[in-house]
Amino acid sequence: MRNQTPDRLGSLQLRILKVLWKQGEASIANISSALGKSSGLAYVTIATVLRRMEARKMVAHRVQNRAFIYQALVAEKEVVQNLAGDLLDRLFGGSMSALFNNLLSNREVDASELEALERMIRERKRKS
Amino acid sequence: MRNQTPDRLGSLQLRILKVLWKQGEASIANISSALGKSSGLAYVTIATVLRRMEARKMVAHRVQNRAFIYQALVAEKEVVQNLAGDLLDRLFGGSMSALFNNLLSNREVDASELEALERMIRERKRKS
DNA sequence: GAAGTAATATTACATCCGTAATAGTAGATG
DNA sequence: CATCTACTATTACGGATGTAATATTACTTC
Repeated sequence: MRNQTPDRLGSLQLRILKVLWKQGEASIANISSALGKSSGLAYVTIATVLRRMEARKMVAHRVQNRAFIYQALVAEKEVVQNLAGDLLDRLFGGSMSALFNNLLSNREVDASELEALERMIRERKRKS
Repeated sequence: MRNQTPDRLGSLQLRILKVLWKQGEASIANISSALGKSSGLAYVTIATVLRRMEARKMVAHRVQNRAFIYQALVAEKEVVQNLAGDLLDRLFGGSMSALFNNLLSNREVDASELEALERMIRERKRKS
């Protein structure tokens, strides 16, 4: 896995990456069905996006029986961390409490989520 | 303020909106200096982006001494909520604890932030 | 009123993205 | 071998974005 994250990431690109992260490797057909027929995306659309992503070194492929099997070259954690951190900084000046305050004011969160959050915070406080 | 949020928002557009949200109203020159000369953006660049934003009803302007004074037509809270919620959904399946976990694993957070978070969570739990 | 100055308006351009139609190519099958 | 079939490659296209050069236009100031 490369240790680098792409600066920009389209929505479809992200959806594709998520499939690759989950499955490790996937053919275009695999990805297509993982995205669901409901996505309405043509097979060639996915192929096009994958080719572009490969040009940017976000994915790579090997050939198996004439078909391309793709794999992600960027680590999920890195990418996600970057996207989330970027938003945190650009929108909330890096303040997690501001981010959470905003999210809380808007959505309902179930109890177990709140518990999990609490645990994490306690854990974090303990460690510092 | 319109009660609608733009679906897409470029990074410069967001930076401009932040200035407008903070200042209420601002001329192009105002925005330009608020963004800092270090931004290296030409005056006309900002003007162009503002004109496009106006076409999308994200901002509006009035004229004062030949100069345009802009104001945001979209509410900060709405926009920010949408961007944050969108990312939460697309990246973490809507799970705040997952988002939080990711962010915590990556950045250092100071104690007061943790306190604030804890308070928010307690408050929320109390209300449900 | 000619020229400078400060604004906006028009036009331009490279990229990226989603989306795909169409073209090419190599195995499978009759 | 001719054709069908399953893939990949090439080309296309509209819209967004950042970025700005250039063109207009109108007010100021000799």
